Amino acid sequence: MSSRGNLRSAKADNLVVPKAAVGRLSLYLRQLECEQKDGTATVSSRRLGESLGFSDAQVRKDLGYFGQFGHAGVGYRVAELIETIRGILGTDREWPVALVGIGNLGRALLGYRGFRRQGFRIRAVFDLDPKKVGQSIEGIRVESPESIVARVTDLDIAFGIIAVPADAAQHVAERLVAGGVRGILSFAPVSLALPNDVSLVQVDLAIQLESLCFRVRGGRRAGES
Amino acid sequence: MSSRGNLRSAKADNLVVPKAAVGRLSLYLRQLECEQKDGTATVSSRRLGESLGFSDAQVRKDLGYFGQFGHAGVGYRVAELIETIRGILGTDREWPVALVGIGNLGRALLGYRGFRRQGFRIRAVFDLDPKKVGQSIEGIRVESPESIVARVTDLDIAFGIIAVPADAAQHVAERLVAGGVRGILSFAPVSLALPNDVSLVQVDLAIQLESLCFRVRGGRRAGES
DNA sequence: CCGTGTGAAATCGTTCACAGCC
DNA sequence: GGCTGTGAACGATTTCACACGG
Repeated sequence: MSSRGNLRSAKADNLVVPKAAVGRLSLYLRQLECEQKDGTATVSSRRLGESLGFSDAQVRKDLGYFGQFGHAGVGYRVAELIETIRGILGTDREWPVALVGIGNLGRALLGYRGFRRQGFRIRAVFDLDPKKVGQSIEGIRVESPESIVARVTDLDIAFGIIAVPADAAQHVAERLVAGGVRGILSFAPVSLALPNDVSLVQVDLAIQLESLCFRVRGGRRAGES
Repeated sequence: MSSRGNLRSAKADNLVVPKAAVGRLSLYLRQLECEQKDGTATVSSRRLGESLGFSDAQVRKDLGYFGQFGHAGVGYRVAELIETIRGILGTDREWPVALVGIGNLGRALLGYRGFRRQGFRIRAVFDLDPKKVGQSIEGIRVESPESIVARVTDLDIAFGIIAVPADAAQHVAERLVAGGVRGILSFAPVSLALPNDVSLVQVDLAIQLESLCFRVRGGRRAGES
């Protein structure tokens, strides 16, 4: 079925896109949106990369994984490339999201502008604490974990965000999966076992600080400080 | 040879430790702490890797970057390896941390248990909003950004966490650097320019969801949806 | 035996360099 | 002239496979 014409697209059809390249795509998008606000019509790979700390080759190669979007001698048209990247990432539409756990972190995520800006809407919120169930936060009623499966199914929710303590995370994850989510973003510091047709992104805040700590100390070996 | 900790191998002296290996070290530590709670005395590389989704070879290689901590035929002694990894990461002591931005996210970070558990203590909090300055949150007085440099210097703070809007982040980062921080953990969705003796870790929550979105859609090509 | 530590091989990702187009 | 798209070189990381130790 593979799309139009030439042999080149063989590469694009293969799913051999470095994982890191996808992350950079998001960064390009961010930067492009910024350029657009400044009224810039076109950018070169060099300029796009420079403002983010990447080489021009990196930018071209990354975009090259998905197709040919540039204009030789000109660069990339900002508006066009924004649309294209949104199409690639899938953020050219709205995605309903479920949030489980409405502690400090959950609340922060619920109010986080960045999600909404990229089309992610938190449509359902759950919490394990019966005292919180029934409350309304940011205009959304907190529901009991019992209803996860039904609600996620009903609302056709594709993504779940887990912001509960470590020991509840696996259980919550399973309910989300039973409800049909296709991906989970977890902030719980445990590794989750999921069916492999469900994607998982783990963000562990403490680990970020730990790497920083290691790097700052110059990668010292064990033993003493 | 391996019995007591701290010997460096020729390899450990080279600073050629894959960045990703350091992140995994934190994960090993997490898992080990968990095993310890369960009363396990020793683990094999295979078991340690299995529970985290890595191969046994990966585990051994990662640890091998820092020295020889295992016991042939036995595996790794849990308590011993925990201490060793803490020493490597530098989390065997307490680190004072500064937090800038006490919106929803900042508040969540301030209350986050995971930081404290690894020895990171938020000792100073700043916010750009004059209305918030002077308030006390979680027992810490919110200070004005003007005092960042002085306070960070005084308290000998090594790490700064940035949880302010994108347009303020660069400015805040510069003050933190002027105060002498050695590393910055930023949640602002902009790329920061820092002197290269200051380490930076960026966490962009929206980007995590975007990658998830991409992966879930099977890495579709651009063009149509 | 089981399990570590580690060179060597394989794989993956980035950078180079240049042909081709505007 | 400036700039993209892309094989090919390079460098980094992971996996393999096996010698050696308890």
